[in-house]
Amino acid sequence: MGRGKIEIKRIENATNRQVTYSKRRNGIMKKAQELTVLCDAKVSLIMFSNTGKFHEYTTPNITTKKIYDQYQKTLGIDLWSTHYERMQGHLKKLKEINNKLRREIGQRVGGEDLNDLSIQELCGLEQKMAASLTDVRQRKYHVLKTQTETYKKKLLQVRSMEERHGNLLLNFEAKCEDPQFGTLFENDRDYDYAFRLHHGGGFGSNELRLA
Amino acid sequence: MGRGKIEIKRIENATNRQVTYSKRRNGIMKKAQELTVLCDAKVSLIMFSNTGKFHEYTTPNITTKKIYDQYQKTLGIDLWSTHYERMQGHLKKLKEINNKLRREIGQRVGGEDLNDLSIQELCGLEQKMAASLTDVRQRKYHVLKTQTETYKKKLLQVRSMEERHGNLLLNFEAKCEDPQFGTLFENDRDYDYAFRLHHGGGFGSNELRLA
DNA sequence: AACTATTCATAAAG
DNA sequence: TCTTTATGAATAGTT
Repeated sequence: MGRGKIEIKRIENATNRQVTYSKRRNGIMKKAQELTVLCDAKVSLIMFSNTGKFHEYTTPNITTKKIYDQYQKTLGIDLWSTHYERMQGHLKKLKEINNKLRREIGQRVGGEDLNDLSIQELCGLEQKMAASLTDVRQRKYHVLKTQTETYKKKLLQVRSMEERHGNLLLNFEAKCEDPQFGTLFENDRDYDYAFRLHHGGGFGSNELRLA
Repeated sequence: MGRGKIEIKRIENATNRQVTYSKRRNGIMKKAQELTVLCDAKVSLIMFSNTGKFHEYTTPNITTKKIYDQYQKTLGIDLWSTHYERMQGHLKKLKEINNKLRREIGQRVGGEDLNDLSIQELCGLEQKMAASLTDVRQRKYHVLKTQTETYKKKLLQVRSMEERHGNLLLNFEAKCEDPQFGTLFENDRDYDYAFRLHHGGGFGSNELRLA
């Protein structure tokens, strides 16, 4: 179909091949479009030139994905099935586990789920819950004890600190007449702090009161 | 390209349309094959007639999936991504919910998860669990009560049945001399049953003992 | 499915 | 890459 018949074999001249590709590509796309319109057909045409250039034609109002879905359905295969089914399975399992957990919680919270249980099961549950309650109480007391001890230690630390500071302060007051210390307290706040440290009650005692 | 030009629009005559589809389909497939050979190109051509008939051409030594993968790579899209991502999101959510549920259960069961809780939280949890335990106990007592009542009713029914049967039996023994009743008990088991019913202790009392 | 008149596609050249 | 043109290919309508 041109000036002389051509043999259907790879065109070795790269330029020539490229030109022919371009022409025939347009031709085939036109044909695909005509087929779509004339015969009310669905067509997906994907082409890659040997240089990797990409062109496609897809029947309007339809996605390439739809064509491929139909393709897969027709051939009875699913190129993605492995991955997809694995995910589906995973999802299903998670849902099941979820429901079980919910049920278990529901029972332990004392909701509707109790209605399904027999006396035996209820007795078992009651015992387990009582045991768990004991655990929680023990944990509470443990935490309470630990915190109390921590606070006590801190308190002791602070007390000894106060003592040492107090001694320093006494020491300092004794030397107060000495003019070289006259500029030690540069503002009221500093003096106020030193005063409270020496004479006042506990320092930070508010924070140490247990909740 | 035929006897008279044709307008490119849907062929209304079904037979005609089918014939044209067949002819042009072959034409386009030949073109696709020629493109493949002449230009060293990769082609995927999928066609569905309006009656659903399927035909395809794919460049030899290549799978449709490969073409499709390259197609997706070229366009930088993944037609499955939407679906896939939705599933991924769903999965993630389920996992999160799952973990929360596990944690909640873990706390209520008194496991490792308690370590994360503050005293305040422990106190709250303790109260909630105590309340739940009360719920479970109430439920247990409710079930117990219901079952007890049911059994009592059954017991009464059985007792009255026994009584009636006993009366019948007394009545019968009174008439025992009468030869017309001589064949009433055709074997030992029947007599044994009647005897126990009349003279013996409770009937089915074993089943009525509460667990 | 085969035929054939006609249009279309395109190889080669500009 | 676009246009031209000669030629073979494709196919619409017919049998």
